[in-house]
Amino acid sequence: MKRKITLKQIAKELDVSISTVSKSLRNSLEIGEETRLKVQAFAKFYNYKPNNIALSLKNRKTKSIGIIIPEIVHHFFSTVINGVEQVANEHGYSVVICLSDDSFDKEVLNMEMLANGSIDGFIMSLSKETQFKGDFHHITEVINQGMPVVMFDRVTNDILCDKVIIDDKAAAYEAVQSLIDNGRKKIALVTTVDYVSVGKLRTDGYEKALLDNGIPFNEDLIIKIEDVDTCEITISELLHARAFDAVFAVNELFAVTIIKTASKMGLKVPEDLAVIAFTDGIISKYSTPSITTVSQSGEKMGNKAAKMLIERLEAEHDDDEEENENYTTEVIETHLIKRESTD
Amino acid sequence: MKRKITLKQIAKELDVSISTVSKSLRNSLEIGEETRLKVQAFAKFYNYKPNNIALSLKNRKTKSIGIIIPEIVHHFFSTVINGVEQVANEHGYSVVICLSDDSFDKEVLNMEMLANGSIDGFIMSLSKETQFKGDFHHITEVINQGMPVVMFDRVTNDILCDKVIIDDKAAAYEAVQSLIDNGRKKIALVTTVDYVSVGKLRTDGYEKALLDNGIPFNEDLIIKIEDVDTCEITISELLHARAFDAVFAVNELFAVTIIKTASKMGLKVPEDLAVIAFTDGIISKYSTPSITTVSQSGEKMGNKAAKMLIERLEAEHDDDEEENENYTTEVIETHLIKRESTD
DNA sequence: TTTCAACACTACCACGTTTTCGTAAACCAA
DNA sequence: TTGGTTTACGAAAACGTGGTAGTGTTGAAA
Repeated sequence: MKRKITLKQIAKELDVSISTVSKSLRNSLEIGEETRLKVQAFAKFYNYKPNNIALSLKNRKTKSIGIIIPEIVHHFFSTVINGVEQVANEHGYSVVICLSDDSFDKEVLNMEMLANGSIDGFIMSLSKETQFKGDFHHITEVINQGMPVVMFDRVTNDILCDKVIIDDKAAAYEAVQSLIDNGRKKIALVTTVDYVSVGKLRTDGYEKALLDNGIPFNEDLIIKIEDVDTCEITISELLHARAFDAVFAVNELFAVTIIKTASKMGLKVPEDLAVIAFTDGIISKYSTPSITTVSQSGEKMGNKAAKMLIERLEAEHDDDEEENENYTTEVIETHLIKRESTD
Repeated sequence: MKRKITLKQIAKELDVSISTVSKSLRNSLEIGEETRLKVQAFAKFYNYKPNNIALSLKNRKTKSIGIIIPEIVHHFFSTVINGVEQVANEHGYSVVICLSDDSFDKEVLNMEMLANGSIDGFIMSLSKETQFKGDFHHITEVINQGMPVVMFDRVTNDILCDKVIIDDKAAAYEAVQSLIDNGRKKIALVTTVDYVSVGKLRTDGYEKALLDNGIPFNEDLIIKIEDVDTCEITISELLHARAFDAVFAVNELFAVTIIKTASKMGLKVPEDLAVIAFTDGIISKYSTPSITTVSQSGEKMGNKAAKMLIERLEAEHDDDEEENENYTTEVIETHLIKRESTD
């Protein structure tokens, strides 16, 4: 059990000063070649690596970025992390992850914990509870301390910062339009409760597509689901009544549940019921029938978010506090992936 | 943009020494009540929080643990992270994640990066390439530096450390036995290439179950798949030949592909073909028919791994270097989740 | 002999904490 | 007054770096 070697130990061993060792390793010309090579050889032999913590303290930057997301066991969020990690790694950053579990308190706690020197900047997606409460003081605070924040997917207009989103409204519009193009008239929207920002936007797109096509907007065809488990009952009732011939589901879990329910009732997908889901995940791909989805590339969002954050971090290097806070909101394009659940 | 306040700034502002401030905040009795309260009030007002980096440097512990896994967009691994995060958070640790992308080099790089002071200990699952090469020097090195490592799922006997695994052999045995109990005679095994440790063990369990039931072990029924995309062709050929009436697939991706292929050919699952998969993920649950799986609770593994690691970290607190390295290997129980793909 | 530069290295500070040790002032007893 | 004990605080070291600013020696040019 040999602890990691430090500059001090090398200095002592070679009987030179710490600064000499430091400079030798950074190939400073101040140090004579003989000493320099001796030190380098010694350091290499003992596999010297500068201590990250000490560097962080000294440089006031940790070279790591914090991610705060509602949950990780979720295809979309894991792809985002993947995307962030790729870019972060390329730039020598590591990634610290905290989960809010969709709880406001955990989100605040985790942010405070990380903001205290552990990371250089945040990439985050708001928890449901935070969106519901509309309380963003923890984020404002972090930003006020000069720590850059990039929000993605679940964002809010109440905070000024860089953002990466998809055009939820336009994407929903496109999906619904494609259903209409296929001759569907009674299109249901299966969505979540309203306070989740994206849910609202997708509803807007749905409504607009209907109206633009002269189809009356029927409140009864909007099914708001808080818990997936209760979904099945509601759906089957409506299906029995043959209230709709197509569904636009706001996520793939809803979509697959609907398909299963319909199949049990002897309805055929897509003949009797066409289904499109938001968020392209594995379920859609491997479900039977496979589900047409509006792709939402988490990886691209992660890439972009990381790029924006790192750019801001490196720019800050000019410590003259220029404060040119020209925040941008990046919109990631989506497209429809047609599969078996639509014709 | 007010930077975070430091002890030094508080000291200057209140015209006392840094030590006085530090002690006041820790409620030391050395400091008179008046001063103490004054400092505390001031600190509270400016929302003082000790800087984590400085604390880490001083205490030589970072209160964060590193996770290295092959990939994150994978249900099993995300559940493990989830499990680790829960326990870590409870104990005031944060979680740093690095992805190896199943690459040896990235695994080494990431470990070196984190080992340099950024974290107190590792939780990891080996990359395919590492298992293939059998080169574990980076892990040995980290352990020699006195940094505890807990390995899970993809482990190796070449490294002495705490481990969390499932009894792959027994679990596979159980699955195959249940197929046999249902009257299946020609059971195929769809698995990965051999160097992935778990693949080998599952094959062993499969073989043993067959032999114990007097069923001849037929090499032709073992289908090794390196790439999921080529899977379909191989499978369909064998299905045409009606070479088997049941399949034990080593992961759910293989299983769902097999079911889809069979369905296309007009075969019914489970009547014509029973399917069991390893690893309980979302695909199995939402596939049609849903797939019987051997559950492998990633969350429990993560919980356990985190507990083991943290226990070791806190125990090390007694710096008398006792070195009682009684490493243990924890086995997480599995059980069969019966669904529609078997009768 | 003086002056100057090059050389080869060391001292010191800062980063933000915690902690050990020290000490001045006040109080008390003798 | 002396000696001792509190009380209340401060100085400084330590954790591991890296950069700036010296410092002392040597040799050579003036």
